[in-house]
Amino acid sequence: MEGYDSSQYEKLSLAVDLLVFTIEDDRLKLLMVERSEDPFAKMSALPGVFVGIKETLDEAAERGIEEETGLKDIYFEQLYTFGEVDRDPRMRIVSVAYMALVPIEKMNYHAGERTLSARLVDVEDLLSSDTKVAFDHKRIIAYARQRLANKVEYTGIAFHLVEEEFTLPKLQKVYEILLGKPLYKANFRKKIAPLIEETDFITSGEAHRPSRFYRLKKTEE
Amino acid sequence: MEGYDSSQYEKLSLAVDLLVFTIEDDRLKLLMVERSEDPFAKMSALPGVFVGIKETLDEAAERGIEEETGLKDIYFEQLYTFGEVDRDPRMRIVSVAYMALVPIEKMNYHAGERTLSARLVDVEDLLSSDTKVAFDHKRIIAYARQRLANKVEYTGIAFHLVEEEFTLPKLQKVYEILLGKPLYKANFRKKIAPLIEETDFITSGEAHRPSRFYRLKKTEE
DNA sequence: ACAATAGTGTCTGTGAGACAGTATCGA
DNA sequence: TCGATACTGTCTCACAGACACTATTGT
Repeated sequence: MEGYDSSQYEKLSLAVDLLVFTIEDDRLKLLMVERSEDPFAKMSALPGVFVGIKETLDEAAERGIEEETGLKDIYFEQLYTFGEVDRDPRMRIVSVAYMALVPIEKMNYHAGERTLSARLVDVEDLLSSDTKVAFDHKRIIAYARQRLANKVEYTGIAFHLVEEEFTLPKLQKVYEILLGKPLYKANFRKKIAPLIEETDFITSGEAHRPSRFYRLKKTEE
Repeated sequence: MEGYDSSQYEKLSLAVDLLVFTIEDDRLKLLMVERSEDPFAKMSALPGVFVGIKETLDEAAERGIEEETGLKDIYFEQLYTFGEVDRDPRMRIVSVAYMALVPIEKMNYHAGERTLSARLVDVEDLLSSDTKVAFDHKRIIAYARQRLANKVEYTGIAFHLVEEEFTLPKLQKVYEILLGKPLYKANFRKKIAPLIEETDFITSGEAHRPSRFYRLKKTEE
């Protein structure tokens, strides 16, 4: 701990790995990059950055998110820190995983400087198949997926996956995707009713009854 | 991230800070050490160790716990990683906080090599007073206290604060301390009944009705 | 017998789950 | 009018909260 003279210990590299989730076509998707360099060249990996010596972890995460997506001010939280010795075959790198959520309408991404491409991958498909993923990133994704499912139940985290103004059918779909099961409309609405407030807008142009837009009540998060 | 040549980044020191909780005299207590060196000499601090270059985070936490308490095989989990730039006034140290729980009957501790003493401090007293604590450790303690309260409600984490065989009044007390409020006996028992199983033992020697010992059912954690 | 704590029975209210019914749009 | 989706009313059941009652020890 801090009383030690730390110079007797070798220092190590600290990185932040980013899990940027969104919902597209009624599926949970995750932003991944294709690696251009070995190890794991041409394989999918999580985007990430090294933590600068004068940068907090949150700042590094924000910087990484902005580099990959151009987005600022999106929701993110620290997930867990992965510190296996041989995570990276080249050297010791400890990685702090951060999870970010962004509604698909705001989503944006592009290949980074050291990656061939960036794309949204279907999370359930990835986890249930035996697709190889670089480093220990598959495990990290599985961990994040789990956490996301848990937090949906007792927090308002799902609201970060829809725009500020949303319809209840859309929001319900988000809950269903994260929970992996269908919900009853009436019960769902009763449950979230205290968290939201009506707007004056409704959908239009579709061949069925329009739905009202709501927004999150101020008293939350 | 991992595609980078990390040598362009300065490396930093990574530590593990330990929060060893126990319950003594019906109060939540935390193991803290008194610092022998500056900065923060003579102040209370969390025990901790630096993470070795060939050591996982969990291994470092286990090693630290054993150094401070002599205990192995006690419950612990990673809490959160604190990475403010100026946490330590001397140099950049990122710290992964781990929380450990141990029943008071097994508890044991002694001053470390670079500390004056070790002791159990009352967590509520510490947090509600304006006692100074070294580094950002007070914040870490507050965070852990919060997490502990949350996890009591939806996990069996409280079982780690009692011995393998425990009476229900004792267990209830633990819940009450962690939750910060009294519980009804009857309701408490109904709630945890599915998690436990009877033993053949009961308390004796006290001037009132004896209570039965229970143990955790195998199907848990 | 009494003090003290262990342990149980049961009423009530709240909220999740389930399902059926009504409402409102475009075509 | 019809297909399709939005939205609501209500029954049931499980479970948490609250409280009163019974049980068993040592003194």
